[in-house]
Amino acid sequence: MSRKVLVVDDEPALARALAINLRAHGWEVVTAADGRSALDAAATTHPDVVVLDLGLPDMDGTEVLAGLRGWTKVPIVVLSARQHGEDKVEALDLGADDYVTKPFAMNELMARLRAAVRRGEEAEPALVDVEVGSLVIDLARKRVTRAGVDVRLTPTEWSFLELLARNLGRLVTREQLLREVWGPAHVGESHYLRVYAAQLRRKLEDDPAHPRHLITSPGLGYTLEA
Amino acid sequence: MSRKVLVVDDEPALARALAINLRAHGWEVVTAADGRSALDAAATTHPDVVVLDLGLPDMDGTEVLAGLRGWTKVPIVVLSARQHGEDKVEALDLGADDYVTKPFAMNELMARLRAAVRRGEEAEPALVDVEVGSLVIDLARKRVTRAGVDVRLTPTEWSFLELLARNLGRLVTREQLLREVWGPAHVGESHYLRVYAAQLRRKLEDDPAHPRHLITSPGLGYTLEA
DNA sequence: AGGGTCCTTGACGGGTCCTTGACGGGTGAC
DNA sequence: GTCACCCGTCAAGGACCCGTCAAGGACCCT
Repeated sequence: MSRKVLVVDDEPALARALAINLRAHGWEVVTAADGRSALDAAATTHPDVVVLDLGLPDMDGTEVLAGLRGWTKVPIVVLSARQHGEDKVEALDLGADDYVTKPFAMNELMARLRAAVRRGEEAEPALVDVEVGSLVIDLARKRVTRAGVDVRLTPTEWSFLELLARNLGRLVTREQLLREVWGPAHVGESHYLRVYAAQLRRKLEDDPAHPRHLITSPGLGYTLEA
Repeated sequence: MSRKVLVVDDEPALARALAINLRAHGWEVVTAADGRSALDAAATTHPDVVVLDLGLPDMDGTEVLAGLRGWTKVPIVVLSARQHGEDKVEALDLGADDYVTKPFAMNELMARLRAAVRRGEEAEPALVDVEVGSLVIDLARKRVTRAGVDVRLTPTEWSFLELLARNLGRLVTREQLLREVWGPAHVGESHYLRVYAAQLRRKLEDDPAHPRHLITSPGLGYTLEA
């Protein structure tokens, strides 16, 4: 579930109020107080949506807008005190997804953010296929093919493999596996991991006794290697 | 390239004013004065964007919104006299792309339409007919034919099938099915799924005992396969 | 009120999957 | 060399899930 929002506003009071409300609604919040740090933050944190106040100290808000649109299609909701005028038109034509005038109702802003994120997800479906050797892991369809033929996985096997695939090349600790696949109550019962790692190797590896993709890190966890 | 806009408004004066202004800006305009003709017009003319007034004579504007969102992702800009209240939130959560309160500046509406169309272009084309083997699922008219003949579906059966059709080839989880067809309160009662999957197979599959389209993923959910 | 449709709920057989235990091999510590 | 620990393997029982049939009852239309 992706829901990180970048709030760009130079008024500390408003920025803080926004952050508190957003966090209360389950958002992860990153804030920036000027244009330069906004562009930096967007580049480094990859938010799912941006709330951008046009009145910034260091550069015109429209410049920030143009700067963002230069490289990303992340939804941008513009916030402005200017009720009338060409600002709205200009902002929307520059690529803003929505325009809210201050003062605004918090629940309206929330709804507009949800709408913006929803559109953003439709436009660019996240990570879909993970390829590992002759394996293709289709995260959207929850299916695996090996050299083109379907491999039948049980729900637990899939859950296990999915977590590894989403962390391709990175070590996934035993604790993380147990927590996400079996639930927090089963952390410590690492026998599960051995059984299911073996089952997956039997289904996915050319030589299950000498795995090349599903690698064990003794005492630590497992890694899916490309 | 002339863009087509569907204007849904029951006030002739406003509708005419909108049409004139839009045509002056190079739009091709189709108008509808009530909800039913709006849905028909959307299905037959495939507009690039819809301007929808919430105050309609025959049905609630939100119903029209939901009716459109059932089968198309065409951008919808909602027009309303109601300045405040939950209407905005409701409309946006139902899938509206933007919300403009009357009175509004014509150039602002133009800008919002441009923005909406621009986003709509990035999204995938609207899904109207889904073809699966000898089945044709008409999402706009909520009908199914099998080898050309109509298949009678109950409302719940349709709702079940529609969700699968909109995610053709993708696994729809049990939770998602239960939430969207029976409501969030019934998540967990997967017995429903078995009953309705069997009913649909009896109506849609050549050999209900060996389904080729409505596929079960044990423990996960169902997929509609082409 | 009556008939019909549709949703809900129960029971049951068959099959799959999860859990659990036991065992052997490899490795490092002492 | 022995011990402890962790990993991988195999097998079996029981729990869970799926598909199916059918009946009760709510709801709607006439």
